Amino acid sequence: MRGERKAETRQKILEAAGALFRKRGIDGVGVDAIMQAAGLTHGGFYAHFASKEALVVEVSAASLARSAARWERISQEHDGRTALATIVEAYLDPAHIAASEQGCMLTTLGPEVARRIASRPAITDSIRRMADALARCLPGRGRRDALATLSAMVGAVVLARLSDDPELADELLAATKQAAFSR
Amino acid sequence: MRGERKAETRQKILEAAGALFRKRGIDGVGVDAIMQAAGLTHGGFYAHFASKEALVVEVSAASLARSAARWERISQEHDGRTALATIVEAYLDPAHIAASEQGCMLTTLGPEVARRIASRPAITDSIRRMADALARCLPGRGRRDALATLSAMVGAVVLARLSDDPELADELLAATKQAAFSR
DNA sequence: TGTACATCAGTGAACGCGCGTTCACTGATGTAC
DNA sequence: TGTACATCAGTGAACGCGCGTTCACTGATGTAC
Repeated sequence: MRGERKAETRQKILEAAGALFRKRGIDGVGVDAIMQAAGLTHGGFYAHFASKEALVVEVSAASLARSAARWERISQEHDGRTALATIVEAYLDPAHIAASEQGCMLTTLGPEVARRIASRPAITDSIRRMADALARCLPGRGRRDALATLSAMVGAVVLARLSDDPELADELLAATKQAAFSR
Repeated sequence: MRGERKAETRQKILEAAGALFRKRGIDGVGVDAIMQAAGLTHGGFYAHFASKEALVVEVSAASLARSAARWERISQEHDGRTALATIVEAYLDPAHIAASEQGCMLTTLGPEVARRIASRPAITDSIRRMADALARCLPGRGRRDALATLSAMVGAVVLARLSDDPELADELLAATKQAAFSR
């Protein structure tokens, strides 16, 4: 089938762009590099996307929607404490700091995406879903605690990646982890 | 005096770049635009900085050092509760979300700067100073609470800027404010 | 089943443009006598 | 105090380069008869 092939290629481009954008920033990666990473040549890009900007909108939306879906699944398949631990431990793991190319989009591209109006509606929706999933892990506590916890998680990862001292980075992650569990 | 004039111009360039980088991102602003904002022509840039990259290092360091100095001053001139309220209220104010061009560098350029190794040492130092200032506001509580609070503040602002729903943005700020005060 | 034709995902050369950087210059300011 | 000279911050044209995008093409795949 022609269409199936095309959809697969499109998915490959989305994934290559997702990793490269997160690693080098949106303006740090050209269409050429994305297509090369997807095993194609740059000219074919426009058979799949209207522009680089359109790709950015799709990539940012898809990448964060995937995170939201994972959190939702975890929050539904486990009891509150276990679900919270699973989500928080993974997010605040030093491995998440190091592997920015597969890390949460909020922490790798947040400010960059915030400047692109077209990307924000889908991102806002995923933020809501992530907050709701967290709220489900904190029974008895409210939406407020979920929003505060989400904020802290995002900030801790941003700060840990900025720190060139691994010890400070670990302290930031540990402090935020502890705060999340004591809500 | 020749040197004085030059230092003033240099400062003007640093300030113009600081505002433009925060508003449009580092890769979203050219040397041309920066010099124009400083009231000069682009060629003169290289009498002050070796490269755009060198400017980025200085701007990010200076911008965050200023924030750190302000927090230190506030934490020393007031009692803990008042100092904490002053710092947190200003940081989590919707006005801070809107005025990104004068906002905290951690929230506007954090991920972008994290990718530039040369910028990180100075940033790390300022993060430490900010955490210490916060710790001084939380007497009886430890460094851990300061680090968790700082993380939450940064994350809340990043998320609030991403949200295209002002209500969700306000909720994120309010939730994080409350968490900060209840530590 | 085999042949002729149509489709279209992907190729790769070419484009215009804006970027960071260089450089010969200018003219205001400071110094020497 | 006045004149001649040196300095150098800032100007603006020019550069090479990489970017996003376009387009004529190719060749594998699917369809019609």
